[in-house]
Amino acid sequence: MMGEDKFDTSPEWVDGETKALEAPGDHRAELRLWLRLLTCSTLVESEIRRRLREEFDSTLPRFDLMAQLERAPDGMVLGEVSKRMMVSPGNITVLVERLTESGHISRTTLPTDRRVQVIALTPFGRAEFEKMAATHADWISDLFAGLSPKESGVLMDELAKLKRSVISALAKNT
Amino acid sequence: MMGEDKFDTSPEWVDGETKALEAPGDHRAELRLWLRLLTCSTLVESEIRRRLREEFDSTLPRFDLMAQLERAPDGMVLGEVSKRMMVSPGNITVLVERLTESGHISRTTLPTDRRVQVIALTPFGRAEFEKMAATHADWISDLFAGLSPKESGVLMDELAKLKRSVISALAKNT
DNA sequence: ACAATAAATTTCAAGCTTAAAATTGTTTTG
DNA sequence: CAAAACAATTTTAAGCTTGAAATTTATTGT
Repeated sequence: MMGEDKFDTSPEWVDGETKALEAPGDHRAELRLWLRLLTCSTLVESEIRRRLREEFDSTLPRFDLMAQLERAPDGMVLGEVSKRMMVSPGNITVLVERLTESGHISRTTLPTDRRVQVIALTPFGRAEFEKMAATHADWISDLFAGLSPKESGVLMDELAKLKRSVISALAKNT
Repeated sequence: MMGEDKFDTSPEWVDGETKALEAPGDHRAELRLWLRLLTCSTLVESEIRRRLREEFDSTLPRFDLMAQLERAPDGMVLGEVSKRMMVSPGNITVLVERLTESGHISRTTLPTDRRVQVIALTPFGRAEFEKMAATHADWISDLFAGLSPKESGVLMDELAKLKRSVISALAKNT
């Protein structure tokens, strides 16, 4: 863990005053930041889920899966979908079953390797997805409307740093 | 769907100046921002879930519920817990059942209003939670270690703006 | 060729989550 | 004082999610 750079040689804006008030191992600032991040994403996510259900009788996982397939005209292997969506393989199996039943996607066993399943949007699924995607984009735009382009840019950059930080921490712990 | 209004005869509300570089309805920047936010929170969240399970044989919802109770020495009403955690009331019922079984929390029916259930941490639950909380704080600190205090501050502020934006958008749509 | 190994996917058991309906208890009002 | 309205919670049905075990298929070393 960090924050114990007692011999910190970092820039002057880290003044003794700020540090003086913090005990070693005081992680309150990070915790607040994490809670705020989680609150924001929960607020947006649950609203999107609600609207997908009400207006399209669909769900976020279904939408996300179709979004992955939209940019893969030749389809995608299940394992790849699982990785990109950051969910477990078993999860994909269930989603694919339902989306196949409802006619939104097709699934094919690869002839050269019968372990491999390739899924792709059907024309119907693509049409449905495009309708949803356009509306979805409006929703997001709406929810984020209070941020100026400049503020969006700053947030984008800071989140990029956070993402790098998290990924690097994950990589370290084996 | 979007982009098909080739024969749109609607008024030219689009101000040529601001929108000069963007097609009407171009929400790509907001979408990217939302995806990045979601990625960050998913990365952190799933790592925290994993560690809670592996190191404490617990779950994030249980931890969150206990965290709410920690600051309420006299206990809290179920409805209040539900609101603070931003989850459905039915969800709380299940969590409370299990945490009561395992001895982490106690539940009492309010004598003055027998509809109301008050839950509180037991001494055992408090001790367990304190162990988890300390470790949890280290995990978060670790994952966020790549951000300087200044960057954390900026991110904190931008997320505050986003939170206001989302809440205000939710309030508008009734 | 063939046993061991590895890879892709599915199955399983358990728990989380939600919205809507039902239940139980309280308050307000005619 | 009832009846209606309201409030807190639980139940229900359906779907999501996971990790681990199992299954199916391919590859590799001998």
